[in-house]
Amino acid sequence: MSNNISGKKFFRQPTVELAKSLLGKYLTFGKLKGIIVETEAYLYHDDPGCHAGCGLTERNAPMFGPAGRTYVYLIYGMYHCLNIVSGKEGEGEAVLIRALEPVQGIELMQKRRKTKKIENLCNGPGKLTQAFGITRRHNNLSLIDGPVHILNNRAKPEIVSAARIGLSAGKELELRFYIKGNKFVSRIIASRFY
DNA sequence: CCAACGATGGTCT
DNA sequence: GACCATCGTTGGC
Repeated sequence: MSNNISGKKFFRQPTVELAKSLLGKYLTFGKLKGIIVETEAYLYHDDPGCHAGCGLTERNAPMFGPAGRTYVYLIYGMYHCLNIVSGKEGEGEAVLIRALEPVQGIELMQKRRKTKKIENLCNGPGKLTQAFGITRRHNNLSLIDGPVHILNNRAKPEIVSAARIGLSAGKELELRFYIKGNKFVSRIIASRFY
């Protein structure tokens, strides 16, 4: 028996729904495991912040493929970002995994991240790929058949939405989602909306 | 606590 | 040649 999310139906939810549904779920890679606590949605239509917005390129090609695969890219020449491809095939959409709460394999994460502090292991998109050892070699792999898995969890977290982080375009859209009060979220920015 | 800044290399124009 | 879906360090409070 496994609580691996089986079938592609889960990943075929609309991207924003998937971004929220992923919160509270487990992400595993080998013996490493964490709870997804922060995500961002990137949409094909009316989203200037999306990599796929300018059409198909060599880099963003996985985003245009079927939902339920990985899209890993290098950012700032040093860090990797892990996304889960979503949306319809032919329309480039994805969910960026921004932060995890470490659950298993913490010693290895500490070694790779060169810190003992649990809150600093996976509280950012570049940090969690470093802690997990995820690189572009893990780009465009199936989340059902491949090494990276999403596991079910009973938790029903309370979700906060906010503006996405680090963008020059599309930062006005509230497409960032995280678990309210969770201390492993990358950072908290006061909403512009009171 | 917080803001500023540099590292660093792939991707795209 | 410009632009990054980032992070760690530094230096100020």
